[in-house]
Amino acid sequence: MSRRGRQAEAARNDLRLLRAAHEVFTTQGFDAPVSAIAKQAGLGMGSLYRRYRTKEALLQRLCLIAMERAVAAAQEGLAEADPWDGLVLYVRTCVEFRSGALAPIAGTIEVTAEMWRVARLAEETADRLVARAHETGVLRSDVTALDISLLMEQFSRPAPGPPDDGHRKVRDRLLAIALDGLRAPGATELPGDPPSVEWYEGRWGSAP
Amino acid sequence: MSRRGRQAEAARNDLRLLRAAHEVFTTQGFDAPVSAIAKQAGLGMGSLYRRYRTKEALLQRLCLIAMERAVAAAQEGLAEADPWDGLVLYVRTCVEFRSGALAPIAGTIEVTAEMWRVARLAEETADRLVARAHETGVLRSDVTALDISLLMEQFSRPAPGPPDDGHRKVRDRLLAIALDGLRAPGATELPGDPPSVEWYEGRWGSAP
DNA sequence: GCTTAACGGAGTAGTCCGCTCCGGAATATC
DNA sequence: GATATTCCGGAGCGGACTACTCCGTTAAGC
Repeated sequence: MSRRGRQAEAARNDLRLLRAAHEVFTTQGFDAPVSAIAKQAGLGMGSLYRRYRTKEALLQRLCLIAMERAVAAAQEGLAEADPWDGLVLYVRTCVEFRSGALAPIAGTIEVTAEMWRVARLAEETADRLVARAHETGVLRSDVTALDISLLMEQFSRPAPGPPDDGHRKVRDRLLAIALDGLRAPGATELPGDPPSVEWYEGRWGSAP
Repeated sequence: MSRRGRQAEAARNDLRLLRAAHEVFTTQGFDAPVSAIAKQAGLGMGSLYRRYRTKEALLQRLCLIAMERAVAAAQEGLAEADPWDGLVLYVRTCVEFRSGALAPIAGTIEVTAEMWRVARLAEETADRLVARAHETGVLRSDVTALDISLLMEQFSRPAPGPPDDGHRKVRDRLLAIALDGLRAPGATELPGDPPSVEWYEGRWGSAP
């Protein structure tokens, strides 16, 4: 796997680039300048554009990785013995790497076939995780898997201003509050109808 | 108060302008183009710039109004007989008009002396509301007034994409979940230390 | 020592935005 | 009804910014 010299550097740079892009896009939004990613990665523009022909291609790759990570998090959650602990692990993990901040690129970029595939897989896995929590009665019954996706998205929303460790701590506190609110039984009934899958996916453009 | 003819139109336009600015800035963020506000208000650029000499002046005015509305909401909450209902009313009202979405203009614009004054008043009033809820034991004890401000801010965060009524409904559901999580006793202890006032206000620049 | 793959980053063309400015329409004054 | 005044709309200006290219430089591989 690991080669030496120039090619090893290239491989390292690939990683640095993805990490930097993730960092910048999730904290500053998608319209962050490409040059900011190159700078954060400690690379020149040339090195960036040799790997990704356009900004859109970079976003697509990043989005795909985020969704794959979400699938992995859901699977880890299922591996957990306790249904509630599994669900919390999933939510915490996803919010931690801000998978939700990338989902709403919706409409900004073209959604590739592979992205749709992984998105479906992620949805399916999360559904299983939520269903298990429902069956054992630890999750309030009026909440759907989609509600939880949207909750994660809300908590992944980038804070304005410069990145700040204080934000992370605050977010963890608020998330803990919200998670308590998810436990059964709900003190109050949730208002309105649950969101529909059509609405949720519609934001990405029409399905293939 | 109401005058006739051209001056009445001017007064109407003032309101339309503020409404439009609120709508656009809270849903699209502060770097939304000024022309978008003029368009939303159905006015020309000239009419906008006659009232507000710069974009910053408009933002300052808007921010001030939002804070005044927050104070009013907190006072309404205090007027409510039941401490819990009062708190919920306050939170719901503030999230509804997205007062939190304007707070983080922090650092973007200069904070006027009057803004500081109203901010202090808002903080004080909210403190009283939260303290009352704590005293009667309806609010979980490990949550602070600042946590609640930040929670409102998190839920005011603009969603990407075009404005959509679906977002509002979803937000109300998620907020209901979070509010349930605020009720005493907390199932889990909140992680980390409570956020400090210094950190919170520091985002606006240094106090006068 | 030569080739060549990979690098950095200044430059380019084009977009977009805050703000100005002026011609025109509606209202007030005589 | 003529004139002066107030307020309107929106095209246009200067400048900032951005995605992307291009080329001189560096150093690994042989």
